[in-house]
Amino acid sequence: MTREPRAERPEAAGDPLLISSVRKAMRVMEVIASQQEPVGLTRIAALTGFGKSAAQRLTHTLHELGYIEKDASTRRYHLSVRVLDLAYGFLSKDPLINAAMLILIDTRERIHEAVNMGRLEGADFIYTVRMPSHRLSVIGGLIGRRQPAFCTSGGQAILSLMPRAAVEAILDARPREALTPRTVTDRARLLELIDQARQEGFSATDQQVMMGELAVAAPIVDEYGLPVGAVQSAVSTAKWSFDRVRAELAPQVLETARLISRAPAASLGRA
Amino acid sequence: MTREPRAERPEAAGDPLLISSVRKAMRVMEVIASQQEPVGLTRIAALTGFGKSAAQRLTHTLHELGYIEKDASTRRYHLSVRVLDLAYGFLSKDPLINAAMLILIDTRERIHEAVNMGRLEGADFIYTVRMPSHRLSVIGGLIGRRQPAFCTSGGQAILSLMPRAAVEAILDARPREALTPRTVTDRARLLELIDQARQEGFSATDQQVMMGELAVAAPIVDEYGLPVGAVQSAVSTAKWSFDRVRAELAPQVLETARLISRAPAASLGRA
DNA sequence: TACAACGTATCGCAATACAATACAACACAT
DNA sequence: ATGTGTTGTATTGTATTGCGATACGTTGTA
Repeated sequence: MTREPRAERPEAAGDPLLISSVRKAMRVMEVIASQQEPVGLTRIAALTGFGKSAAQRLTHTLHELGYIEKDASTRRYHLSVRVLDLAYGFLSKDPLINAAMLILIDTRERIHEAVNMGRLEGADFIYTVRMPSHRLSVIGGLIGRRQPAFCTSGGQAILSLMPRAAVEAILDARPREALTPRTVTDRARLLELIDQARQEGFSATDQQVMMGELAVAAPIVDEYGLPVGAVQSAVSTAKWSFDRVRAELAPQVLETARLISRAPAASLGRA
Repeated sequence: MTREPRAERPEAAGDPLLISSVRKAMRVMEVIASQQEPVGLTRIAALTGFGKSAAQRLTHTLHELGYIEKDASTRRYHLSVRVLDLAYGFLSKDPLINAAMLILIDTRERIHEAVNMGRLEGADFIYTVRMPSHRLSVIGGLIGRRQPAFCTSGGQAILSLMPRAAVEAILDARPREALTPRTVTDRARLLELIDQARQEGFSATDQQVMMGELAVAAPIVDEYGLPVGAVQSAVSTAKWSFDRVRAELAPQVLETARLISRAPAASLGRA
């Protein structure tokens, strides 16, 4: 029986030094992480494009290693707490977080609104520290949450200190989808907003990612003035107007970012 | 030239269905995560026990996939932000966190002290939600932090609702090392404390993991009364006495745990 | 009871991960 | 500069192992 040559390797074969089973295993984890519900074996095989046999051994391996768990009754997989070990390994050594934590806690105590910190990852703004306050978006208020850089105050704040070419690359990285009816997706307008952020030192956004949510963010810079992250605060339209956010909240966020930028804690390290 | 049979496979060969390169890759990640400093290739090879060639390809692969980063000058590896994607994948779907978040925020607003939540993982208590308040332990105040279950209030609270045999297995899982001069490590005494926690509904600890820190925790239970986690609050000896913690903080923590236990959010799911 | 859909177990071969090895780039000592 | 130890990079052959194929259990729906 002719055994077909395993995989026609249509996808350019890629890096021959890349251990393919590791790539596959991580892909399986990512797929499980990205699904809303626990995922069964067949679904994993379909979503990843690996065969059923491969998916089987991969899930078996990850399960055995304790990174994914299997619901006893449904036989579907979900991530286990163990992935938090990796998160802790990252968080506890990140120089930015070390430098920022105390300052963020102080700010939080003072302004009594949500205070967050994050950085750029590809074309996304990703939160690394969160101090939720009110009840806007519950599960949205978690570490590791990604949002498109172009429409978030944090993303715009960081972009405001990046070279034009890099900014354009990030704006064009993906089609810009509106997350709310008010989301600005026009390229020229976004560049204007980013310019404005550079001049003012902060970016304020009005319900760009979620209706009812206003946000301000200011960039954190390293010793060379290059942006390594952003401090952000998000509040409800029920309590705040956009103008008041700009007048009262922005200075607080700016000052917090300034303090973190000057914190001694070893060089902040480039993103 | 005799090529030695790859690996004499001294370690019992283990599960033959386990994809060994995946195991190795995850081991490499764990090693990098557990080190204080970024780690070089040789060090990784030494710490994992894999050969230099294997370590080379593994790090190359993980680097290419974006899970670890290489410091350009020192050539040492550290974890990248990307691990937070996995963390978010876990956190955002954890039913316990979904049920608890709002309640924890409220409690935090009321008591103005650090409020945390966590669960048991093996013989450790691991934090899944943190709302730091004062400046006790900065990088300690992070998600994913592990502490031995036996000496933490959160661990004891959960153990207090577990069957005796399971409790003993956890107490004996590892040698009990004292983390402070006051840490109770005596087995009989610990069983007493856990009994007391069962009777009182909460566990209070006096500088068991860090000098200057008092903590109280109460177990969160599922619909069958089985413990799935714990709410914990930690305060400073500078502001609080142990007795006041028991009298004033414990009821708040207990009530919070009770609210979470009764929260509707789908079955809390067993740990 | 039948049937589909999904998870589990097994096997053999070819694709591939790793030991060995050689070489390059440092970081220090002189 | 010149040597010497150390650490990272590149290459190669082959024994190991990951996976396609396939068959068997098991759960849920008709």
